[in-house]
Amino acid sequence: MSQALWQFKAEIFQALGHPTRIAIVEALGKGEQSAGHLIEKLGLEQANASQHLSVLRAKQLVISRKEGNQVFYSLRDPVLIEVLEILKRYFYSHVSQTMSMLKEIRAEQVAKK
Amino acid sequence: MSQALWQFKAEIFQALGHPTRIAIVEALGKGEQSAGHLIEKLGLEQANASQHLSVLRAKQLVISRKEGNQVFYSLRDPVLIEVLEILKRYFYSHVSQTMSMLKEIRAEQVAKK
DNA sequence: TACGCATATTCTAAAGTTCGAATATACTGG
DNA sequence: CCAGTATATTCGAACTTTAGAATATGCGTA
Repeated sequence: MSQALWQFKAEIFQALGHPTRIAIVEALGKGEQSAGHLIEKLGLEQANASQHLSVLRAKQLVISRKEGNQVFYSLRDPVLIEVLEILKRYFYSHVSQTMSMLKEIRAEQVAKK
Repeated sequence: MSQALWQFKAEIFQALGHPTRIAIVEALGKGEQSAGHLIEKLGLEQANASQHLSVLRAKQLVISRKEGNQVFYSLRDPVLIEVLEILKRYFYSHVSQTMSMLKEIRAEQVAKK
């Protein structure tokens, strides 16, 4: 059984393993939003946003509801927000050690440009 | 700020986004273990295990301590176990909806062989 | 029906991840 | 110093993920 559970958990983490998808999930934590609204709020490319939403849908982290022209997304289970909150605390409780990591991340990003 | 925080969270989720690494973290939840012990317990290839441990180390989810010949690993913060526990509950509270997902995963794996 | 808007899908190239095999490092006991 | 054990790193091939461009679908309204 463990095997399946590991796989399941890994799939969820992987689905959350992209900054844009984190941003989407956090935005949805404040309530249901249309795809268009998310795109505007987060400044995303339409196609790209749609792809990320499709990942979240495939892993069933979000639910979509069609209303006329638009598609409204919401979190399937607010427990996700709980998890993100825990990580925020984790982040702050290790700030100093984390900072060097963030600096590295930024340095890499700059280096790429 | 959000940007960096999203990136940071995404990095952590990604580090957890592999079944083997989940298994390692869960094993470490029961206390410090040597690399060799983990390898044996989880039935991993030595090099593969070492690579996964290196990912966890890079994201600072685990701490390593050298003792003579061996390297002992432990979780940097037990909050990770808390997150995994939450996900276990999540898993069971959506079992029926999840089952079809797991079946698909297995079907894909079979299809690949 | 035809148009326009919102969203999804498909495609391609680039980048990143994974595995196992081979090799390297580093410590211990003889 | 040598051999043996424990762990890490490097390499290449297969696979996956990503972004953006182009295209498709689906709905509402004229």
